[in-house]
Amino acid sequence: MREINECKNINGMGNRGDERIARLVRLAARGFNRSLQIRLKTQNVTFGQWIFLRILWQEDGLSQRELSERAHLTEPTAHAALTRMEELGYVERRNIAGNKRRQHAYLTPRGWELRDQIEPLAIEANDIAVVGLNTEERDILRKALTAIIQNLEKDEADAARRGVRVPPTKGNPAA
Amino acid sequence: MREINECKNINGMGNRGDERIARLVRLAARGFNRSLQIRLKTQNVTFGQWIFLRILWQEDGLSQRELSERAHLTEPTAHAALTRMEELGYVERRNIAGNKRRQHAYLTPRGWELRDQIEPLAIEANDIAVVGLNTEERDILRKALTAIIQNLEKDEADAARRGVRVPPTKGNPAA
DNA sequence: ACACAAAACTTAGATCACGAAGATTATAAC
DNA sequence: GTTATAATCTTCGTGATCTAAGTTTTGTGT
Repeated sequence: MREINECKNINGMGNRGDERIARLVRLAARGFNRSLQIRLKTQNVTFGQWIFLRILWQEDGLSQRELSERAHLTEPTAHAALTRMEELGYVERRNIAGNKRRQHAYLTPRGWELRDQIEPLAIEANDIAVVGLNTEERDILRKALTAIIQNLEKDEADAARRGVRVPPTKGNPAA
Repeated sequence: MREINECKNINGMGNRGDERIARLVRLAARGFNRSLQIRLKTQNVTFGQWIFLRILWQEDGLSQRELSERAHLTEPTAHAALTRMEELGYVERRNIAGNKRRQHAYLTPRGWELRDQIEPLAIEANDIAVVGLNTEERDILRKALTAIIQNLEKDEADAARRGVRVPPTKGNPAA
């Protein structure tokens, strides 16, 4: 058994304190995802589907674009999830008001049914994660994360203004 | 233009405080990744490659398994990254001590070269992220994230022990 | 009315990550 | 020594996510 040596670099070189935060955030995010995924699997719902189901339970009938905005995800991601959920019979996509462009997603009875089964699971996973943290700590955690998110968004916006953006994944013959 | 509408759900129903932490953590993790990716791209290195390069700069010659453990990633992930990095000429894989099973990865001169170009970029991205947080807040942030990671790891271990299927809130492991 | 811009959805291709299962090789048991 | 077990790497398929680019539809300006 190989023991992951977490302490190794606390005072070591090359590992600035700041860097550890990025790592901790990534690990925590992965933990959240996995913990929830394990639970969702029992209901045959994937993590990506849950994200959109959760939004639709609160606002049924949103368009794909609106859904992607609510979820903070791009349209292709929303598209893939919605297509799959339509196949699974959780949602149905329709046009309304004679608009042939906009596709609104509506939950089916099956989609509504899932709510009672799934929501408790999500709440449970989230409760477990913050065990042992008091109110003040949770507040600071929220505040700190919010600040980080804003700092990084600003950084990305600055970069974009200079013409630098997240590297393309398509047609990148450079590598 | 992606306008992140953060305020929308603050008072909305169905959005427990705890749940927001999971979301904030995910968004922060994504921010870190994107911010770093933008910078790494200038040196033609992907995020996944950086993770392993970073480890090798400190411990050259690790095996694939050791690398995957250091990185907290699985072996297929390490395998893909190493294969690509070998193609790119950043590392070289060799057997040592007559062991034909274990594959040790060694940085090439090119791999070492990247260090000076890339490390400052990572440090910069991380510095930017925590602007505006004082020492105490950073400490609590670290402590809270560490606790969350451990809580979720324990949760996952418990689930695995029970057969990977875990709904304590209800007795319906259907599907 | 017609051309053009903007909006909305789709498709394509890449990266990163994972689990499951296959293939080798090393080590332990007998 | 032969067989069983464990370690290690590899292959395969899936999913989530992204950027870029294509298609169709709607709306606007002249």
